Amino acid sequence: MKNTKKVVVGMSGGVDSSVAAFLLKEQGYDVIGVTMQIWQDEDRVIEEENGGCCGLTAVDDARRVASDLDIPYYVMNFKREFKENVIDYFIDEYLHGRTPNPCIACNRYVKWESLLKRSMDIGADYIATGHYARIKKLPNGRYTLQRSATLAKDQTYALYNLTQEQLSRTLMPVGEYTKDEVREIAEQIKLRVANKPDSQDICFVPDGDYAGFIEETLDTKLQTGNFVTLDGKILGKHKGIVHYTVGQRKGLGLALGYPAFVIEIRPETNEVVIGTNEDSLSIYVRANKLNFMSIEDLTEPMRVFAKIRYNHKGAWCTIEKTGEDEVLCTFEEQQRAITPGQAVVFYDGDYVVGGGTIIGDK
RNA sequence: UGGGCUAUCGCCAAGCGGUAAGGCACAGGACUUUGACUCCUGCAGUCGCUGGUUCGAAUCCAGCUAGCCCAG
Repeated sequence: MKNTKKVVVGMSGGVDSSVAAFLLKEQGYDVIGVTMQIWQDEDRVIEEENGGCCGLTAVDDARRVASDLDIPYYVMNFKREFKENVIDYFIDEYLHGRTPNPCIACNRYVKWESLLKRSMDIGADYIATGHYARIKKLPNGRYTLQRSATLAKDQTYALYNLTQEQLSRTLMPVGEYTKDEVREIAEQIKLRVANKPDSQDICFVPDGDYAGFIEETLDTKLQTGNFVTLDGKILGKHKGIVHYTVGQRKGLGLALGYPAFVIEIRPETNEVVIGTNEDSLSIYVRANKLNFMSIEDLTEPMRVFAKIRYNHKGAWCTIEKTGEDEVLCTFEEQQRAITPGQAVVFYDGDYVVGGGTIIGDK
């Protein structure tokens, strides 16, 4: 009954991936622990209390967990891949007035594309992570993601971009459990990371000041511009478009008497359009860079449940192709802050149909 | 330099003799494997200045100062 398949587990040093490694070992896999070095500067030791997907204490914690679980452990350097696919993309998107989701890019290009390839190179059959999602093979032969047992922790949104090939070679053992159960398992097997807090914020911008990070990286001053109303009235000066995202309220410094939100960012004119919450509503979402999972392609309009941001509760809409690589989602109720650069992910029940990158609201 | 009006938190703004509403902005926290949103908490010992009336004034009176408007 022993399963001799070899699996590389991406270990961040956090609770989830540690438990994932444990569960796979229990299931009889030949488990290898790997931590991806993605942006950390080893020359600099920074105090960092958060764990999660890419925390700074990753290596130390992961190594100890691997040792406790008695599995081989390696650190792999993915800094170049991370810089090219995540950091450069992140900065470029902001400079173009869009709002990137670095986790999605990191997942597809670094955690999967690169890690999977190197894992294959060392003879692994699968890679595994501690994500809260389940991988299923459907009757139609396609692989897709199923929302995790705990909807509150579900991470399928950030994984919608995985390819069939990647899904077919991936295991996500914690997807069947709730966060509480995972912590319980961690405590039972006496993992020292059992109580590490969940990760949060952008991993490569620990202080949360992503605009400052962009400025520092580019080594240039960000160009200021005007805050304008929808009908062109100038309201004041902004600090540079990368400081803003559609739907943002805080940090504008505009005392208009009513809450003011960013409605649109215009990189061509360096303007940030300001309006009311009402102004940010729309039932349309256009997206491109599509990736489908449960279906091969969208051939006719389909009613799906869709999320337009990680923490969106989701809403019903009908999606239809409007081009080779473009889809129009028409929501049944207005959604706020349709944000170019963010992902829209479609669900059919618990299963991921596919998703794409938002380009606008029509 | 004739007349009129207004001066309350960074902005807007209640208050009309009884011991400083509210909104916006801002700050901190919660939430969160992205950016946001949202939620919670905080935010005028003082009402342009100086006197006066009153048991008691941001509220009434006088003078001063500043700004706005109409005349010149």
